[in-house]
Amino acid sequence: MDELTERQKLVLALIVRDYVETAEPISSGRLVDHFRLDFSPATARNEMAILEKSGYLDQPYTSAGRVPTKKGYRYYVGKLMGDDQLPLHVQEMIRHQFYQARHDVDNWLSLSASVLAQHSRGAAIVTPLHTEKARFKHLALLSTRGRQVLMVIVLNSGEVHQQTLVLEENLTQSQLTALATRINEFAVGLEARDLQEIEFETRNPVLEQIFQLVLETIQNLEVVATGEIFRDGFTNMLSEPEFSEPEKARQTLEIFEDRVILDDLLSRTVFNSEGSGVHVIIGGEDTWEQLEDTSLILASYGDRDHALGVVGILGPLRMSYSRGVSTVRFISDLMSELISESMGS
Amino acid sequence: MDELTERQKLVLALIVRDYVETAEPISSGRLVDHFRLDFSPATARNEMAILEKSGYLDQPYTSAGRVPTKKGYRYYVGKLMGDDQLPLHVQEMIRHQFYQARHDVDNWLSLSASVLAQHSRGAAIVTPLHTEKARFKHLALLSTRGRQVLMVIVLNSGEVHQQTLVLEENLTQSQLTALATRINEFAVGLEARDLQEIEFETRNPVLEQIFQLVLETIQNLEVVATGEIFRDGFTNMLSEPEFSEPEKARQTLEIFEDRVILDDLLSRTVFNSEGSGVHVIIGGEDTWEQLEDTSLILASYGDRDHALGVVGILGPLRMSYSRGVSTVRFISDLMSELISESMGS
DNA sequence: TTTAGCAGTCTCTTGGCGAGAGTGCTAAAA
DNA sequence: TTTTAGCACTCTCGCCAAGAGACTGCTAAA
Repeated sequence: MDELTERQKLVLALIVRDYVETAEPISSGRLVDHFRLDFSPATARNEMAILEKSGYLDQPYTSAGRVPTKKGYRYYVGKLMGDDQLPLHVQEMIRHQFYQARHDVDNWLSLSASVLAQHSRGAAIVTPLHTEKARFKHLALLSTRGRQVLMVIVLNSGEVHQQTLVLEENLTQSQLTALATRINEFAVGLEARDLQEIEFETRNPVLEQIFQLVLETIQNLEVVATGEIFRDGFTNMLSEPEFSEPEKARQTLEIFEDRVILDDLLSRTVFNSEGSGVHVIIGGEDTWEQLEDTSLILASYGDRDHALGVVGILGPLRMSYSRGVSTVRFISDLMSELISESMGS
Repeated sequence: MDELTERQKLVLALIVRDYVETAEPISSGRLVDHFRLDFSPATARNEMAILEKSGYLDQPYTSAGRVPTKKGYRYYVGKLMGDDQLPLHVQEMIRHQFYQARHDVDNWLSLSASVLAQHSRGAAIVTPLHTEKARFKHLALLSTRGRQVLMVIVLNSGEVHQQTLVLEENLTQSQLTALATRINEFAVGLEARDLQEIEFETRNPVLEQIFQLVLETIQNLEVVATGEIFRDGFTNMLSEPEFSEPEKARQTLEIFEDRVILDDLLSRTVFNSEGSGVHVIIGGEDTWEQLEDTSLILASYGDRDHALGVVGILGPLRMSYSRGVSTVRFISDLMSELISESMGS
């Protein structure tokens, strides 16, 4: 029953596109004029009236132009928007930036955030790699200063976790190396579950202390996402007219700053769904109230079998979905490619 | 000639305090009334007129109340504001939070940002530790996946730098350990300058590749500040009335987001001055145009001889300087204490 | 030196009015 | 049956004027 005629689809699509650009309600006159349509404003008005009745459009007040509703945006993103690619020369430019940069995952992440923000003109979010099942691969203990020791744990996903700890007594580097070797010998390839069950008896209290820490760390890695989330380009959002009311701006920035909300959001959408596509969340989709006025475009990156992360952007409802989707898709593909490349074959 | 009478100082101080709270121009009537002063509004008016002539106060328009100027704030911060401590129970609470948390510098940094933001009600900035003179202490090479190797460099300041690199050929962990040991043997305790001069000849190309990278990394560490800057609480600033004009808000956020500006600002003020006090920069102090409408409170932390970082907050001119200064001072002292403690003695 | 009294100045809010933009409806044209 | 022209109607927005309110600066008395 909600089937739209071809012309209705056209009208909806054009209104979305025009509104995204101008941020002003689109009138029937402007529509035919600007897009040189071969029907009259009156016809456009009729179609717009129908689209409004079906819930795709809305009127800010009795006699203003039309504005897309969330339903309108969703329809546009789902059925009307072509899946454009980023222009080739832009793709080349971005690739170039990544290959120029230091070959280092953390560095790529921060670059991703910056590139996403710049090209999508929204606020960018990039989370670090995160493994669901962590298998221990290697442990290193490095003396830094005094009784302070750097513990580096490598998981077989390639994920690395480091932490500084302070020991009870002062040990030399070679003693530390010996300790690490002992743990490495039996723990390699095991998951947290397996490690937990090992009856680890020794007369050396330091060894036990370290082993406990390794165990805790790996367990934590499975539950909590660690590492900083990379963010960039919130300035872009603030220059959009929808954030001229400071209250709206504050509310949106809150989402952007609050790690808890973000973690929940990312894990519930991207990680829980199969398929590696791009997810578009418009106005919170009636699930997240705080996102009433914002849209998100998210995609996961990484090697599905090993570690995953999320890249995405955040913008007003009135954002350029086509540009957003193509940018996010490109960056997520590029990151996956870079990572699997750097993992070797 | 700019000597103020005691009563003038009192009036100025009260106006600053009241304005900070209400964000509205303070009238003579309100002043006497609210603070139960033992002189009349007329007297207050006379004093205010003098303070205005000397440049400490300003009138938004001919017959409104008075507002402090930058000069007024500076005088207040320099001579009128007592150097309060954070209330003892708050100090305890914060200490508790830090001791509860994982004992890890990165973790403390992010906690500092969050605590600063929360207690100062401004936007917090925390930079990681940074050494001026880097001496090599220890190198570790850990195989992660395939030809991908994690290189961890420890400097004798305790600073740690890690980077992933991809080797030409596939090496086992024990081969990597052997390589690391060779480099460690002769490089320990040397600065970048010394390392550079070593004639390093070997038939092993991988060894040379790694040595080059170590060298480059240490050199970079001396010039560019590395590591993410921790930020928190920009939301606090957005709720201040001075940022109701979105243009102002955007401009300020730009400072907060732009690493280049921030780096310049921090290095030029904090690192270049002797003494470990708290620095208050009001309205850019005629040096930074972009900071026209914002104030910064900064302090360095760390062990002066080894590595330094900066903690600070950013707020509108009309910020609570006393609360800001006491919070920043407390956090910077706490961080210094924690770090030197964890370094052992 | 301080204070009461008062005239003067400027902002801010309110309401009214006209211009302009865009719609929905009706009736004619295709 | 579909499309279009014409037109009355509605609603916003900008502008202006008037009135209330808030403070001040000044003058003269305490």
